[in-house]
Amino acid sequence: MTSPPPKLDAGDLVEGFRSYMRDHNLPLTHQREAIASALFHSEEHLSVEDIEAILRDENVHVGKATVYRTLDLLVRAGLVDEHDFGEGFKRFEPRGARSHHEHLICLTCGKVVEFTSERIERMKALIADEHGFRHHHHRLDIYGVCSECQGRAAVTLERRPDEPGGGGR
Amino acid sequence: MTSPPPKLDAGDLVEGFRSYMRDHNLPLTHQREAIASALFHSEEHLSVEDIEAILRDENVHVGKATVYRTLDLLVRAGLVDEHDFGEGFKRFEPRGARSHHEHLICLTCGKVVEFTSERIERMKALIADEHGFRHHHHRLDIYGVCSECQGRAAVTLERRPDEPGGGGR
DNA sequence: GGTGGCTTGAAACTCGTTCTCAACCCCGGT
DNA sequence: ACCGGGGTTGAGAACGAGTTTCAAGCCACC
Repeated sequence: MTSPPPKLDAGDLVEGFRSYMRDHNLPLTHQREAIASALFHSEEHLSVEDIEAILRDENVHVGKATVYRTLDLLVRAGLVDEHDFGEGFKRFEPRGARSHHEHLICLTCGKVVEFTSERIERMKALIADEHGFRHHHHRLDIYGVCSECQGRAAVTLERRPDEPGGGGR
Repeated sequence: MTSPPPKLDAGDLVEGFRSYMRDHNLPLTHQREAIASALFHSEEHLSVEDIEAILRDENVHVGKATVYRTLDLLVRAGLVDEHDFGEGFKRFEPRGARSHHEHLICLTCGKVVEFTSERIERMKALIADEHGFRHHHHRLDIYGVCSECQGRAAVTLERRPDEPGGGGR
């Protein structure tokens, strides 16, 4: 359903990471390469746990402190975007050559669909302007139920706003 | 700056809360009234810590578990909206009679300006539709620098993507 | 006023994320 | 190739928001 996002060239991203490190006089350790590579070779929005699992599968042991530190580095380098879909933890995705995009999140299965909208890009700049803000970045997340999940179960979309005390656990 | 949001009638909201509790056979305790009242009498986006501070000032002692539980109740009752501005904790605001609105967040001073956009409302429904999603809710947060902060300090907008290892603490 | 059942509070707990610090490794210089 | 210094790493402790536990307490209805 819905066309998959354009394939990123992971190799280029890894190369970009290497030159960034070089340009900033930062040592390129095995751990950093492994983490960056894992992220760049994925099309998903990875959690820290996902990344640790990938590294584990590759028999590369990296402490979680290092994973967090490297992700911070990648975000600050502008090579990776950080997202919070309200799950209680963050997710990361390579920025790549793609332009900024928004997210549609399925409340039932958790699937995330990306989309871009030229009109929204224009509008958010306009709105920031109207309020005297210098626009920096924005986030638009639309939550709903995807077509598959609509067909599957038309019920239990979310906790109901009734009976909070009673059986609501 | 920018016109303040329309004054909510806190009394009506508190009354609405009382009838909600009555209708759902939930006991209306002092703690619940105090928490709801604190929230309804504020125009801000309050954090749990903010609410605890207000209650402390009123010499009403309420355990934090109760604050969380009551906020959960209010959100599920549809009387309060929950927000996450990426600060690492949530904020709450009375929903009142106002329609859904978006947020402009100043990266420098943290000020939050609300706005509504009919066009965005229409567009998000359209986009969800295009992707086969049944739209449930959405969130649009625009981050930037407000006019006051632009005048004050044109520097240090965010951590710079340089020198991550060095003095970046 | 009594009683049952939901609510409360304090503390323990969960879990994502960050900090600490000694050992380690990258890398430029030699 | 070897050295040396400074940034990096990893294990675990620490942190902080939020949740759970459970005995004691309070609300509401009779």
